[in-house]
Amino acid sequence: MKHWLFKSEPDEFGIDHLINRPKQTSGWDGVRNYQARNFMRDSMQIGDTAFFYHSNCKIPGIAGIVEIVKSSYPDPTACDSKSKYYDPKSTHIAPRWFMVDVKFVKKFTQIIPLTVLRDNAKLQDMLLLRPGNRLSITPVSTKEWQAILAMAANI
DNA sequence: GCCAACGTTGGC
DNA sequence: GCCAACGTTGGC
Repeated sequence: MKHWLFKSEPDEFGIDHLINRPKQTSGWDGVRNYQARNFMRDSMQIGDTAFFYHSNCKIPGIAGIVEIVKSSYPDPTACDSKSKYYDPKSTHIAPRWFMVDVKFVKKFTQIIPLTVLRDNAKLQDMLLLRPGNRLSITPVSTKEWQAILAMAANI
Protein backbone atom coordinates (compact mmCIF):
# COMPACT_ATOMS: atom_id res chain seq x y z
CA MET A 1 0.00 0.00 0.00
CA LYS A 2 1.19 3.45 -0.87
CA HIS A 3 0.96 6.62 1.15
CA TRP A 4 -0.02 10.12 0.09
CA LEU A 5 -0.62 13.61 1.31
CA PHE A 6 -3.73 15.59 0.37
CA LYS A 7 -3.82 19.33 0.83
CA SER A 8 -6.99 21.23 1.45
CA GLU A 9 -7.95 24.60 2.80
CA PRO A 10 -9.86 23.99 6.04
CA ASP A 11 -12.15 26.95 5.33
CA GLU A 12 -13.20 25.19 2.14
CA PHE A 13 -13.01 21.56 3.15
CA GLY A 14 -11.21 20.56 6.32
CA ILE A 15 -11.00 17.25 8.11
CA ASP A 16 -14.09 18.12 10.15
CA HIS A 17 -16.08 18.52 6.95
CA LEU A 18 -15.07 15.00 5.99
CA ILE A 19 -16.07 13.67 9.42
CA ASN A 20 -19.53 15.16 8.97
CA ARG A 21 -20.13 13.69 5.53
CA PRO A 22 -22.33 10.62 5.18
CA LYS A 23 -20.21 7.52 5.89
CA GLN A 24 -17.39 10.01 6.63
CA THR A 25 -16.55 9.68 2.96
CA SER A 26 -16.17 12.22 0.18
CA GLY A 27 -14.98 12.52 -3.39
CA TRP A 28 -11.79 14.55 -3.65
CA ASP A 29 -13.03 16.79 -6.43
CA GLY A 30 -11.61 20.00 -7.86
CA VAL A 31 -8.05 18.92 -8.50
CA ARG A 32 -6.95 20.82 -11.59
CA ASN A 33 -3.28 20.06 -11.79
CA TYR A 34 -1.98 17.37 -14.10
CA GLN A 35 0.64 15.95 -11.81
CA ALA A 36 -1.80 15.64 -8.94
CA ARG A 37 -4.39 14.15 -11.28
CA ASN A 38 -1.91 11.58 -12.52
CA PHE A 39 -1.20 10.44 -8.98
CA MET A 40 -4.90 9.86 -8.41
CA ARG A 41 -5.61 8.35 -11.81
CA ASP A 42 -2.55 6.16 -12.25
CA SER A 43 -1.13 5.29 -8.87
CA MET A 44 -3.74 5.38 -6.12
CA GLN A 45 -5.36 2.18 -5.06
CA ILE A 46 -8.13 1.27 -2.68
CA GLY A 47 -6.58 0.82 0.74
CA ASP A 48 -3.86 3.43 0.28
CA THR A 49 -3.69 5.85 3.17
CA ALA A 50 -3.03 9.56 3.15
CA PHE A 51 -2.40 12.47 5.45
CA PHE A 52 -4.98 15.23 5.42
CA TYR A 53 -3.05 18.50 5.33
CA HIS A 54 -4.59 21.87 6.12
CA SER A 55 -3.14 24.62 3.94
CA ASN A 56 -3.55 28.37 3.66
CA CYS A 57 -4.73 28.78 7.24
CA LYS A 58 -3.51 29.99 10.61
CA ILE A 59 -1.56 26.86 11.50
CA PRO A 60 -0.84 24.87 8.36
CA GLY A 61 -0.10 21.23 9.09
CA ILE A 62 -1.26 17.63 9.11
CA ALA A 63 -4.66 17.16 10.71
CA GLY A 64 -5.20 13.42 10.38
CA ILE A 65 -5.44 10.37 8.17
CA VAL A 66 -7.77 9.26 5.40
CA GLU A 67 -8.05 6.12 3.30
CA ILE A 68 -8.71 5.70 -0.41
CA VAL A 69 -12.00 3.81 -0.69
CA LYS A 70 -12.70 4.28 -4.40
CA SER A 71 -10.15 4.40 -7.19
CA SER A 72 -10.18 7.15 -9.77
CA TYR A 73 -13.18 8.14 -11.86
CA PRO A 74 -14.04 11.29 -13.84
CA ASP A 75 -14.59 14.38 -11.70
CA PRO A 76 -18.19 15.46 -12.39
CA THR A 77 -17.55 19.07 -11.38
CA ALA A 78 -15.46 19.48 -14.55
CA CYS A 79 -18.66 19.11 -16.61
CA ASP A 80 -20.84 21.26 -14.38
CA SER A 81 -20.97 24.77 -15.82
CA LYS A 82 -22.16 26.09 -12.44
CA SER A 83 -19.23 24.65 -10.55
CA LYS A 84 -16.20 26.76 -9.80
CA TYR A 85 -14.19 23.77 -10.97
CA TYR A 86 -15.90 23.75 -14.36
CA ASP A 87 -13.54 23.11 -17.27
CA PRO A 88 -15.09 23.54 -20.73
CA LYS A 89 -12.25 21.58 -22.25
CA SER A 90 -13.24 18.48 -20.36
CA THR A 91 -16.10 16.39 -21.78
CA HIS A 92 -17.99 13.27 -20.81
CA ILE A 93 -16.42 11.41 -23.71
CA ALA A 94 -12.91 12.62 -22.97
CA PRO A 95 -12.80 13.54 -19.30
CA ARG A 96 -9.74 15.50 -18.37
CA TRP A 97 -9.98 15.45 -14.58
CA PHE A 98 -10.28 12.56 -12.18
CA MET A 99 -10.85 12.07 -8.50
CA VAL A 100 -10.88 9.37 -5.86
CA ASP A 101 -13.07 8.87 -2.81
CA VAL A 102 -11.52 9.18 0.61
CA LYS A 103 -12.84 8.02 3.97
CA PHE A 104 -11.99 9.51 7.31
CA VAL A 105 -9.71 7.31 9.41
CA LYS A 106 -8.31 9.41 12.21
CA LYS A 107 -7.95 12.93 13.46
CA PHE A 108 -4.81 13.73 15.39
CA THR A 109 -5.37 15.09 18.89
CA GLN A 110 -3.46 18.11 17.71
CA ILE A 111 -2.49 19.26 14.26
CA ILE A 112 1.17 18.62 13.45
CA PRO A 113 2.29 22.06 12.30
CA LEU A 114 4.34 22.59 9.19
CA THR A 115 7.03 24.22 11.33
CA VAL A 116 7.33 21.05 13.42
CA LEU A 117 7.52 18.86 10.32
CA ARG A 118 10.36 21.03 9.06
CA ASP A 119 12.28 20.44 12.27
CA ASN A 120 12.26 16.65 11.84
CA ALA A 121 15.49 15.48 10.22
CA LYS A 122 13.78 12.33 8.97
CA LEU A 123 11.54 14.46 6.78
CA GLN A 124 14.30 16.39 5.05
CA ASP A 125 13.42 14.99 1.63
CA MET A 126 9.67 15.19 1.98
CA LEU A 127 8.06 16.70 -1.12
CA LEU A 128 5.71 18.82 0.94
CA LEU A 129 8.67 20.59 2.53
CA ARG A 130 10.46 21.41 -0.69
CA PRO A 131 10.78 25.13 -1.25
CA GLY A 132 8.12 26.40 -3.60
CA ASN A 133 6.12 23.19 -3.53
CA ARG A 134 2.52 23.80 -4.48
CA LEU A 135 1.38 20.37 -5.49
CA SER A 136 -1.90 19.52 -3.75
CA ILE A 137 -1.30 15.77 -3.81
CA THR A 138 2.11 14.26 -3.15
CA PRO A 139 3.41 10.76 -2.50
CA VAL A 140 4.78 10.08 0.99
CA SER A 141 7.48 7.46 1.50
CA THR A 142 7.02 4.70 4.06
CA LYS A 143 9.85 6.15 6.09
CA GLU A 144 8.21 9.57 6.14
CA TRP A 145 4.82 8.04 6.89
CA GLN A 146 6.15 6.22 9.93
CA ALA A 147 8.11 9.20 11.16
CA ILE A 148 4.96 11.33 11.08
CA LEU A 149 2.87 8.65 12.79
CA ALA A 150 5.49 8.60 15.55
CA MET A 151 5.21 12.36 15.87
CA ALA A 152 1.43 12.09 16.14
CA ALA A 153 1.75 9.45 18.86
CA ASN A 154 4.02 11.71 20.89
CA ILE A 155 1.87 14.80 20.89
C1' DG B 1 -2.50 41.42 2.10
C1' DC B 2 2.11 40.61 0.22
C1' DC B 3 4.81 38.26 -2.86
C1' DA B 4 7.81 34.42 -4.52
C1' DA B 5 7.41 30.32 -6.94
C1' DC B 6 5.18 27.74 -9.94
C1' DG B 7 1.90 25.99 -13.82
C1' DT B 8 -0.71 27.24 -17.80
C1' DT B 9 -1.91 29.83 -21.80
C1' DG B 10 -1.43 31.61 -26.22
C1' DG B 11 0.93 34.52 -29.73
C1' DC B 12 4.53 34.08 -32.72
C1' DG C 1 8.50 24.82 -29.58
C1' DC C 2 9.76 29.14 -27.27
C1' DC C 3 8.73 32.26 -23.79
C1' DA C 4 6.32 36.35 -21.85
C1' DA C 5 2.23 37.23 -19.54
C1' DC C 6 -0.93 35.84 -16.55
C1' DG C 7 -3.35 33.37 -12.73
C1' DT C 8 -2.89 30.58 -8.63
C1' DT C 9 -0.94 28.73 -4.46
C1' DG C 10 0.21 29.14 0.09
C1' DG C 11 3.48 30.57 3.79
C1' DC C 12 4.29 34.46 6.26
